[in-house]
Amino acid sequence: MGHHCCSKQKVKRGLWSPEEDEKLIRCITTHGHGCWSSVPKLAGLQRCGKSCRLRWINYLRPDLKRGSFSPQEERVIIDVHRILGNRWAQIAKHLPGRTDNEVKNFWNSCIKKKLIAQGLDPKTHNLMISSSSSYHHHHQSTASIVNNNNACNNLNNHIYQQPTSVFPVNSQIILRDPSMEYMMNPPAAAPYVTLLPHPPPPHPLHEAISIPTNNFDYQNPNLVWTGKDQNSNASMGLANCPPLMETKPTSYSSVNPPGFEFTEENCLWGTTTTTSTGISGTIDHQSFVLPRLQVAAVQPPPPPEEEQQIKQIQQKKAAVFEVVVDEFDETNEVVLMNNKDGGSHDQEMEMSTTSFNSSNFDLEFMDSTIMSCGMYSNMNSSSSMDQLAWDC
DNA sequence: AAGGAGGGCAACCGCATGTAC
DNA sequence: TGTACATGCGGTTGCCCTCCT
Repeated sequence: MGHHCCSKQKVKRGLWSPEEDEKLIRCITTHGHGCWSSVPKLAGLQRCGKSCRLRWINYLRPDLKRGSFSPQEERVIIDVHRILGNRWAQIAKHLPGRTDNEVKNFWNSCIKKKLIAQGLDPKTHNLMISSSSSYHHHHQSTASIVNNNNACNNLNNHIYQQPTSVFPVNSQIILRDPSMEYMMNPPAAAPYVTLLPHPPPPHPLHEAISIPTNNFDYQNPNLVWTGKDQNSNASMGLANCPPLMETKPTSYSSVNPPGFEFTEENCLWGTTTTTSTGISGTIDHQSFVLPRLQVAAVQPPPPPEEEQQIKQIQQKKAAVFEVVVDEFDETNEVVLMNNKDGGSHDQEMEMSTTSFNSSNFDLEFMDSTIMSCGMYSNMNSSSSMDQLAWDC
C-alpha cells in the first residue's frame, strides 16, 4: 500500500536500494525535479513522488553534509531551537548541508537527552520544576517526554524563569547571517540569556498580546528587548543607530505563531502607537525597532462570566513593545535579517537605509522570539489570572 | 552464544499550505 | 469560489545495529 497520493500505482516502500538511488540521481541530474510526481515515471522507479522527494532531500542531494554533528552545530541547534521550537526546517536552514530530518533525529536522539539530564525541559529550555518529569523512549509520544506542564506553565517559565540555561545563547546567529560566521567563529564566551526574575505583572488573559512591562531584560549584546509601559517614556536608546525609517514593509510571508495572526494594516515605520490590543514596534532616532505589529489573538472566546472582567482589564492595560537591535553595519544597513538560503551574505545585506526589503526580514524569527520571550504569557501569566485561564 | 532492550536513523503518514484550473 | 493536486513540514514508526545480561 502506497501513499494515498499515489494509491493508483503500485509503489515500493521501505529502504532504498543502491540501484534505486542511482536511478533517482540520474533522473534528477538529467531532468531536474520540476514535478516530483513525474519523477518516478521518468526515473523508472516503483516509488511515489513523495518518497523520491524525501530520498533526494534527505539523502541523495549532493550538498548534504554527512557525518556526525559538530559541537558548534549542536550549539546552533540548541540556540535556534530555544527560539523557534520544533520548527526543524527553519532550524536546518541555519545549518548548511543538514536536513530537517537529520536535525530532528539528532535532537530527539541526543540533544534532548542532554537537556533532560541537566534538568532542562527540552521544550522550553527551562528548568523542569516537577520532579515527576520522566523521559520515555522515543517511540512514545513526544508530548509525554517532558513533564505534563501544560503550555501555560511553560509560558510562565519564559517570563519568570531564573537564568537557568546552561547553554550559551547567542541570538547573533539569527540576527546576522547564519552562514556559519557563528559556526566558524563561535564566540569565546557566548552571552547567556538572562531573564531577570520580577514579580509577575497582572495580565488580562485575553489581551491580544501582552508584553510584560518592565519585567524582563533580554541581556544579549546584540539584541535588547525592553518591555515598556504605555505611560513610560523610558526606552533603551542606542548610539550609532540610523535615522528614522519611514518605510512600510510590503508583505509578509511568515507563518504566524499558532493562535495569533498579524495584521498588516498598522505595519508602519517610524512612529510609536500604542493600541490596547496590539504590540508596537517603533523606530526612533536612537533605535532600530521592528515594524509595528498588531497581533490579534485568535483564540476561543472566554467564558461569558469572565468577559466583563477581561474587558475591564483590557481597558486599563496596553503595552508598547520595543525591540531594539543594535546591529547595524558601517553603512547603517539593517542586519536584522536571515539568510535563509545560506547564500551570499553580502547580497542579503544590500538594503538601503531608507528602504526595507521585507523579504529579508525574518518575521518568523521575530514571531518566535516574541513567543519565546513570554508573549504568550497572557494566556496564563499570573496567579491572579489563573481563574480566568482557559484550558490550553 | 543467544536474546532482549535501547539507540540511531531512514522512511512513512497525515496535515497544512500553496497553486493551478 | 471551489476543487484537485503538489509540495512542505513535523510527528511517528519501523528496521537494523549495538550493548548488556
